[in-house]
Amino acid sequence: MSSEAEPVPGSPAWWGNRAPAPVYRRGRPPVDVGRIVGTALKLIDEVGIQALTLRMLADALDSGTATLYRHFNSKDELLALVADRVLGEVRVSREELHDLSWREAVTVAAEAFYGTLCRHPQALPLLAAQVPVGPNGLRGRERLITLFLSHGFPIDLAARAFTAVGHYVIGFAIQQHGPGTPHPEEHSQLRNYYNSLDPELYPATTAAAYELTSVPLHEEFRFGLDLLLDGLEKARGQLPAGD
Amino acid sequence: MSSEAEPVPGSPAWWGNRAPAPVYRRGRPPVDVGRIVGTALKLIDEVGIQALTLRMLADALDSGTATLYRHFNSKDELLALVADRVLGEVRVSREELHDLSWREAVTVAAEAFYGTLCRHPQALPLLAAQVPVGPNGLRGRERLITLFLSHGFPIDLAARAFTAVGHYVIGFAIQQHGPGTPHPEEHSQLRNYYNSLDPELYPATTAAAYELTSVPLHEEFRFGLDLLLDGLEKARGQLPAGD
DNA sequence: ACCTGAACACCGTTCAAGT
DNA sequence: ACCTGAACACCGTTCAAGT
Repeated sequence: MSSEAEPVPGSPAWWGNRAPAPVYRRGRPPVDVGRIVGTALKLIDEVGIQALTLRMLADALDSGTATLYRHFNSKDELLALVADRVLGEVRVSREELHDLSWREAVTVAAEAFYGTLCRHPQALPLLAAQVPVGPNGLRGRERLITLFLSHGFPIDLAARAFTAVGHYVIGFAIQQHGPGTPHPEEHSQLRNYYNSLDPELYPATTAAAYELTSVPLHEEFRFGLDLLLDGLEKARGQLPAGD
Repeated sequence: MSSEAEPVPGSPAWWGNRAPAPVYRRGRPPVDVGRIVGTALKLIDEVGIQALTLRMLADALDSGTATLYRHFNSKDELLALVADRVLGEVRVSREELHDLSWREAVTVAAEAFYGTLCRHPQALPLLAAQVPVGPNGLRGRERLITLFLSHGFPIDLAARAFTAVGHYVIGFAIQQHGPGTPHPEEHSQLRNYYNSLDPELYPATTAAAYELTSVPLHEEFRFGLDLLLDGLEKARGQLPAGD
């Protein structure tokens, strides 16, 4: 919490030398980057990212749109800050992972990441749009790569394993909770749709209609993750030397 | 090609009883759904999905925005049609897969899918936003599930394998070619960024900076895909009976 | 009967004017 | 010196008016 970690140069995180402390908004709470980003995320959670408007955000902050532009240079830059804020909610303590095998630890980390993404389904497109280079994104990448390295993975395998797992988690989450899936009743609707198809034309889809739509989300996530980890285990086992 | 496969009831594909054939646009080519969707995809490829405007699209068709609305009900509906158009470009002939093992066949199908996505990087967010229920999406799902079933996968494993592979491909593609990655020089920029970090704070990230940014995209894709297939092979091997 | 110019409400962004 | 009302150009969408 507190001060958004450290200011990192480069992409959207050069906001160390942004607008100084607000001065006179007597009675009203101050407008700073932290409050803007937090309010933006809250609004995105409520109304969706498509519906988020700078005017709406300014109203929620009891301010005006012009004032917002003193703290970022464009709406896209704000959204990058929101994305990093979401990544900051992934909390995995170092102790929690310490006694686990690499496979258990990666599972815990991936589940924590997935859980956070599921708590902000409306913000998911932000995380898929770019490589996260904000402070919280850096922190997560550092820790997961460290995890692989500390369990004897060579550096190239560790890097690719990180990429594969990260892409799997985001890719899975965005397709389960993407912008086109507002209501949880979607699953039964989709199943009805599959079942309404002509079995002559779509025998496999209609036969698998139940399985395609009824499996609990979390279980399907774990299934694919375990497939990845099985493969990683095999790749690691084929190395000349293990630990 | 030709006539967009068959009209499927439900989601965005109830455009069988849309506007009838265009009548008098003497000299100018007619405006129909196929040409609208094709032109929209071409424009998205050129200028990006964020920049696509209905006015721009109307201009390219030598028409007006109001005319477009005779063929779809909203911009979102048009974009769903564009997404299905992209899926229609995934061409895998049945003969091509016939002599292969299930693992080789799934690899060919996944590569074809991935290749198509890479040819339309600007359209990727469309495919991640929703479960594809258009005719081309249905066709692809049907064929891949059929593939698993025909190689002895039980129906629940086939459905989950389809979901895992599909999510992996889209998830990987969107993060490699998403809206935030217009130029191919991004990789060296990202590497410079990783290298500019404090090695005391980010030892693993800086150590893996090269591996995180230099591996050819296609190779990384294959790496993760092989992990998934390794896992599938194991899950299939643990069944009571194989073929 | 089909097409479309022109308007409507609203968006992200900017800047001159306020305090 | 910092904030912001009001405007600017533009967006998706609609409908009365054209042919």
